[in-house]
Amino acid sequence: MRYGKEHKQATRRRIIERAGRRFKRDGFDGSGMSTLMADAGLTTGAFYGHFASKDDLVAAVVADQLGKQSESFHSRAPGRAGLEQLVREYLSVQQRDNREDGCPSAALLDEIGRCTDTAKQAYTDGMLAGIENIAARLAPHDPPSARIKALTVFAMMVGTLQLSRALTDPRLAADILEQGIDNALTLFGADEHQR
Amino acid sequence: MRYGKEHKQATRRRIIERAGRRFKRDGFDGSGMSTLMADAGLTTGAFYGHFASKDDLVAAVVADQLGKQSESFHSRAPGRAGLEQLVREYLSVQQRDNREDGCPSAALLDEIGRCTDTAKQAYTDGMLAGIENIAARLAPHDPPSARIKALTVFAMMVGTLQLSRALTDPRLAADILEQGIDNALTLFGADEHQR
DNA sequence: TGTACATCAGTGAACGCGCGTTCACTGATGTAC
DNA sequence: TGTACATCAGTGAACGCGCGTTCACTGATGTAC
Repeated sequence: MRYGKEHKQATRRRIIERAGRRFKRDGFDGSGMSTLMADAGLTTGAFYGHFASKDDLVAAVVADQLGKQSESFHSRAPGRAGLEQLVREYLSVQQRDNREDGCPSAALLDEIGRCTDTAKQAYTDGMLAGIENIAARLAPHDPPSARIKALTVFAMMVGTLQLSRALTDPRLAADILEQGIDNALTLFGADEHQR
Repeated sequence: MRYGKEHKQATRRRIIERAGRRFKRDGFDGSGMSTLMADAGLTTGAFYGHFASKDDLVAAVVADQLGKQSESFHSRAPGRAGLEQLVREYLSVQQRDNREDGCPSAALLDEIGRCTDTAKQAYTDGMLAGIENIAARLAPHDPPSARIKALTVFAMMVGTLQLSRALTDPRLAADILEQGIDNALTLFGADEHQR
């Protein structure tokens, strides 16, 4: 089978996209190579024509996932209105119950902390690029400190979503999302009062 | 080898304690049975005299870890002084860089969300019991709402610690811990102003 | 008090299985003549 | 324009290895006589 120029690129993209969903569902360690390739409609052996190792795929997936998330943050209504909408959607029951389509950090952050530096670097780069979109909304004239602030509020939302997923009591899990929204808005608001 | 009455109990405890450290370091999926048993100074086969399955161990470890954390929260200076001390220690560089001895939620929360209901139930029970100690400091006369609040601020700290572990830039990772402390104290303080 | 035996925590080899990775091979298509 | 060939994305079986789990066995000690 010989294919056109874009074919291999397209396959690589398909592997990365499907692997993103699989990883967020089953974790890095919980997703085997043959499953990952079957998800992309291929057999196991084809993998090493696209990636050097599973670790290489992990890094590519992390970068891709964060890039997508960054885009979705960027394409929102500008200013605080868009920010509040983002917080409410992020800490919604739908987002929580739909791990595959959801936030890569909420699904994988503690595992990323255990990964090789390659994957951690991909995460760091993707996070820094993505967070600018939030920081710019918060304080257009003071990006450096706003970036740290945005990162920590984001981390707060990540932890809240993870907790809501880990609890078996549905009432409690829902209450936590509500309170998490309040917390995030309080923290973003507190920043506003300071200036 | 026949042993005294307490011997088997002591062995079970040793397995649970060592497994707690191993799990926090390498994850549930990343810790094999033979490694776990070797950590406790035993051979693989002995495991099934103590636990029904690896899943059973995971649930026991989660319960144990949360119980220990709860105790350490409880044994602090009372009131807000103890609370602030707790936040500062929790979001310290030492705690971050010492996963084995640190918070089970920060090390494993997204994986717990992917576990069976047995483990998630153990987590829920342990978390509810443990969080009372924080809630009681916040608002002794209004435990139900204070419990939700305490849970979410705790989740915030969990996410912040995970993020600090996942970033390769040491400066940024440290700044995030600092800002996380501010955020937590702001949120605990915001509660105070409302009443 | 001394001996025979029952107990049972722990051993360590083996089970089938899926892991990440390698590799000789296939075969449809673009290119050269 | 038609044919022969080179390319190379993808196949699928195999590699050694560690996984979670099972099981026949060991042997030190408490108990019965």
